[in-house]
Amino acid sequence: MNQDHGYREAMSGRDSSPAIMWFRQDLRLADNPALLASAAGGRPVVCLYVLDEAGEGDWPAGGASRWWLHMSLAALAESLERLGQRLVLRRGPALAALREVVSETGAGAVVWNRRYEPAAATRDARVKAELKAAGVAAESFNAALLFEPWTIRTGGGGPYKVFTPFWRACLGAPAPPAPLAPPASIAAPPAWPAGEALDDWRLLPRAPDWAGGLRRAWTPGEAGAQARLQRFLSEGLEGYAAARDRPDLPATSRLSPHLHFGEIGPRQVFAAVQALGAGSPGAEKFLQELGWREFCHHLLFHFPALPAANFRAEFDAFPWADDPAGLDAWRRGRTGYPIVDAGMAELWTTGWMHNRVRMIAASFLIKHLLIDWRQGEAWFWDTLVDADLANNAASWQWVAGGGADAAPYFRIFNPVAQGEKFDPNGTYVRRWVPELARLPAAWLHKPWDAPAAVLAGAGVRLGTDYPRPIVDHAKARKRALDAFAAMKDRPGAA
DNA sequence: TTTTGAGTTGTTCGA
DNA sequence: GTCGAACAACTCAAA
Repeated sequence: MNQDHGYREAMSGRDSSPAIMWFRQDLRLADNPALLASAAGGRPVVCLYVLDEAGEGDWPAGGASRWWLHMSLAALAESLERLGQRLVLRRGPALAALREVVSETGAGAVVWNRRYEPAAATRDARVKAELKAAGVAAESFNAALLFEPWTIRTGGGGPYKVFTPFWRACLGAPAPPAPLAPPASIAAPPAWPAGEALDDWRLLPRAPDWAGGLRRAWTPGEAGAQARLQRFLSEGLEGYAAARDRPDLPATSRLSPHLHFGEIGPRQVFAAVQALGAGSPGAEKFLQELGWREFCHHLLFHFPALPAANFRAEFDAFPWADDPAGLDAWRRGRTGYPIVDAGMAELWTTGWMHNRVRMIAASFLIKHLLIDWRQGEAWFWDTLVDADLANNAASWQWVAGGGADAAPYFRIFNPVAQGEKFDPNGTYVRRWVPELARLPAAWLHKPWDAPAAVLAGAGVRLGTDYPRPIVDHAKARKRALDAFAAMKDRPGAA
């Protein structure tokens, strides 16, 4: 732990009043610079989480995220209790809640780790200014990114819009500091401020409880994140470059929700991967995926309209279809294309979808159904446990073809070819579309082409047990290319 | 200022 | 089955 991230300077005063550690998307003890800063010098610490839904702007947490947040807060509270600490819960506008806790505890400082989404960053800037104006020390730190968005700039001084030069610049910049150890101890305050009960926040679904699949698939919390990392390092990293596109194999890290909630930090992942496999193809490829996460945050920070507006304004003229039935079929995994439906079922059941299948499913919504990418973005936001404003917005824009760095519009995934290539034995489809489980692999990705006897033998009645394709691939492809041509014919005609 | 090389992840068609 | 070309220019980033 050769770097201190500046926390000693920040908190070097001899003030013996409590410091408030304001937890947000950094729900961990290790590599948490704000937490170390709050506890420095044995200063008493009040650990606080504020549920500030209005502070998230247009993007309050979706259903799956709320489930994860509950589980993660419970895990963090337990970890803190083992240190003789508590996690105090409040809800409401963050500034008001912080002021109350400052007043109740006599705290002289508030510290937190930075967020970069437009609404949160704007709120945090105001919080910092108001606290300082009230005579309370306020300091923020970086726990969430390897390279903060303003530290990476092109030769011209602007932000990057293309991934490859961005990541090259990152790798040429000063290396991220080594991860910090968790605090050995955190002094308790003389008295605890009152807190709300986590259960009262109703973050968990009830009537119906649809979270059974999430509980089976995930272990939210810092320990769960570490276990996931260790397992990936031992079982996944070496073969990652080759197997990462295979949704039928357990080849990816599945760290995305843990990273989103800050149960593990990118510096910890970066250091562990480098220590194990520096220079190997698997490590390079995996670090590049961390790089994409960095790039998405870079884009959102510099282009705050990213979640709602086309990155390229000419896409404002795109003739999106109004197709509620198609959108509904896509959401429910009833498109008739097995790889798409399998992905949507995996998402609905586990709150997660393999990256390759996300691209296929997103491409299908946008290009086969011509439905506005923002509809897909909203559905993912509600259903993904790793829903992250930067990653979600940038990825949907990328698939839609609206970014400078995006897939060319004529690159339209063929869901049959993609399924056969990346789920060659049909294992993934069989798992998530059990109606088709007994169909031979040769027909699994195109059941409508299977001979009647094969379908009957597999117990599949098309149109009854499993839908026929809601669009014909070749026709849909042509329609999408025509729509793209139409958009280009009337530039700026929004 | 101009030039130049490059840009995550594909598909289809015809030889 | 395999291979190369066409698909479409356009913007970005750096020299």
